Amino acid sequence: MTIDMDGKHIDETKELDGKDVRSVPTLASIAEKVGVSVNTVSRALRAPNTVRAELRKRINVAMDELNYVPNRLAGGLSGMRTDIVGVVVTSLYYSEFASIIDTLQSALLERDLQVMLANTRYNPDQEIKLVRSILSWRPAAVAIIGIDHPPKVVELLKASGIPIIEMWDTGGNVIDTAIGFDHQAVGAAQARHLIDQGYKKLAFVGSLRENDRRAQKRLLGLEAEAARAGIAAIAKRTEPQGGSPDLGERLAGELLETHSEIGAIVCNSDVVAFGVLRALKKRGKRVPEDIGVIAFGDNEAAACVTPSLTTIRPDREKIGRLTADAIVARINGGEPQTTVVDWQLMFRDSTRRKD
Amino acid sequence: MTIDMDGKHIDETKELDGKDVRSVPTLASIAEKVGVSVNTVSRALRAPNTVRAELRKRINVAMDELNYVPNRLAGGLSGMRTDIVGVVVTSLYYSEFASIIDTLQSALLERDLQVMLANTRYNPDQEIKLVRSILSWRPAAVAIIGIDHPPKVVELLKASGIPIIEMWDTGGNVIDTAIGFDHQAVGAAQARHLIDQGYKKLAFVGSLRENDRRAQKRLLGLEAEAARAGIAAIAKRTEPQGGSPDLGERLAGELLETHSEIGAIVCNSDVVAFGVLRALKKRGKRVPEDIGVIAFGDNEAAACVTPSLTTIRPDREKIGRLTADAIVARINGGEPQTTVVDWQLMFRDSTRRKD
DNA sequence: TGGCACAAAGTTATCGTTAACGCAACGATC
DNA sequence: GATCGTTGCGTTAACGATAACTTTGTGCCA
Repeated sequence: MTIDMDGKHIDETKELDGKDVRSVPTLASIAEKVGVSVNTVSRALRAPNTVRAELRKRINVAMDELNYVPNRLAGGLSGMRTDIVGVVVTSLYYSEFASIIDTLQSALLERDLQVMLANTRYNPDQEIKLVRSILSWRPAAVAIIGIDHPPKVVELLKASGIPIIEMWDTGGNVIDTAIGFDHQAVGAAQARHLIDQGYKKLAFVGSLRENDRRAQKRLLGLEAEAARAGIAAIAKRTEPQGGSPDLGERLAGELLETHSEIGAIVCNSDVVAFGVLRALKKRGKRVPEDIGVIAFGDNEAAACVTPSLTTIRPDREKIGRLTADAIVARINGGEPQTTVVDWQLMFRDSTRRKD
Repeated sequence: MTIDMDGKHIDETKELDGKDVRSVPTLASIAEKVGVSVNTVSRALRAPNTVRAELRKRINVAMDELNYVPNRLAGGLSGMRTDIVGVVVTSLYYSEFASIIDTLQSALLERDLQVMLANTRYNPDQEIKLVRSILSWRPAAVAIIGIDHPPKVVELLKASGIPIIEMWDTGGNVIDTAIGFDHQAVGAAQARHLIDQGYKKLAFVGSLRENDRRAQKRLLGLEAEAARAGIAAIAKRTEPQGGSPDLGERLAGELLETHSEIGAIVCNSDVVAFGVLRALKKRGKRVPEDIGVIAFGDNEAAACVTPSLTTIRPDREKIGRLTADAIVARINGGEPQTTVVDWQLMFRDSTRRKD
């Protein structure tokens, strides 16, 4: 190791013995290039006005030249906080939660928060694994679909000490903050609407997973409201697999074979209803005259099928936006609270009986 | 600070002066509780067979009791690698890429890789910002929609030195590995199909964003193939905003007012086509007899609208699965390669002329 | 001209984990 | 019984940033 006394070249041997000299630049690389300390470079990023304008400019140029990308592993570890928001959904197919994520992520982006996504696919073991995995990144907050989680998940989330926003459901034990709606009320509204339209014998069709508590609550609300109107028995045809038009078509077919007298069919989701409509058409059943169909979700195509589909429209964008707001508020010390978000019954042709 | 000479209690003041003593447990907490060194606890996690079974068990019990969640900021910083895969999409609405993400994330989960999601919404500045943000987490790989990116994005991704998988498109300059299909060929196939069905005057309708190169390529292919068949002029009605049934309905309406003689309408996406079908129905145009409609995407409802929609079905699940495979292969030292994935023309009623 | 405030930059400790290395205890080998 | 490889664990030094201090320089005022 040679030391040049004029101070220009102190030690260049490390340029030679390292195996991968041209590796990813660090704050130290920039500092060395500019000829300042590491901390000054760091300040030029985080607190620009504490660094002389001319020097700041040289630092920025150096960063740009070297294509410097900060290492947030180091930053997060040191600063004891990150800009990650964990988002846990139960499904991604068929727009169910896609637009929530879309709104949420872009609202968070404005606050420089980064989404880390996990999809449990309604599997509780995977939910535990994924929540643990997300927490291991020390996120600033976690947003998660539903308020019914495996006990371990609740324990982990509570122990994490960060804001937890539960989306899409309300009316139960909440960990911290919840933004959603009452699914039993949705089921009740479906029943009442059908009864108001004069439909008598109700049926329920769709995917009903063991761990989809929201779907179960809607069915519960449906049955309770039907019972109140004197309708005791509801024909049900469900399967644990994910909803799709094909599933709806098959289940509706099976239902019609076993139950000759059906007034209206409640579908767990719009995509299932699409298949149900197709099944009914094939069998010559007129909708809404012979059989009414109502669903849940308000898929983008719900108003475009024939007949157009009466369904429940949850305000997904509002949930996404309010969740982003709640995350920011909670991070800044706001109080936890539960917000109930509106939904609408979209009254369309599939239940519009021409009496 | 008192020092107890028998060695049992060296320093317990930190239990008293810290403000938040019962904070998140670390490896050190576990180590202290069990009475071993930090490294032994770390080994019990990463290389269990290097730790005595009995001791390992005690460590695991302690971890469970304290609800220990590893800090991967520290782990990643120290180990110089993470299990994060950055996923950059251009849109999340309307299932366009949701099922790719769904498949990709669950395939990655099996390899204990964690998805960090970003949605550019077709905004190049946001793409730069998001890519930089994702890279700052030092991901193991990045999967990104498209092969046409702002130069800065390409530069950043190349400089990162990690595997980059470009999805959904092929046939251009690829950074590293690409898995997709040729969009010009899709456009050509749409044109050929319509011409084969006897449609003469073609029109194009939909959302056409400045930065959606794929859509532009499809239109290019469409025009080239039409020209080859002697069809020079194609009536176009596009807008830069996102596609939706309402947009399709409006644009189709405007198109019909300005162009009286239209044979078939090519829609940029299925959701736009849903609105186009509605517009045509309202104006008494019969599909497919008077006007044919073909689209792109094969939305879940495409087979359920009336008439059922002829469209292009890209194999999203295959792209998701192959992308996961490619990521793992590239991480393990595999060679970059470009894979072309099949797509199908779903011939349905909206172009089935009963000649 | 000395003292003092303030701006601008450097020093040092720290975050929680992993990796490289060290070392003791033990059984196998010649 | 000296040597050696293994097993099982502890020590120490990174990793790349941030934050709390400390130091140095500069202008202003009495």
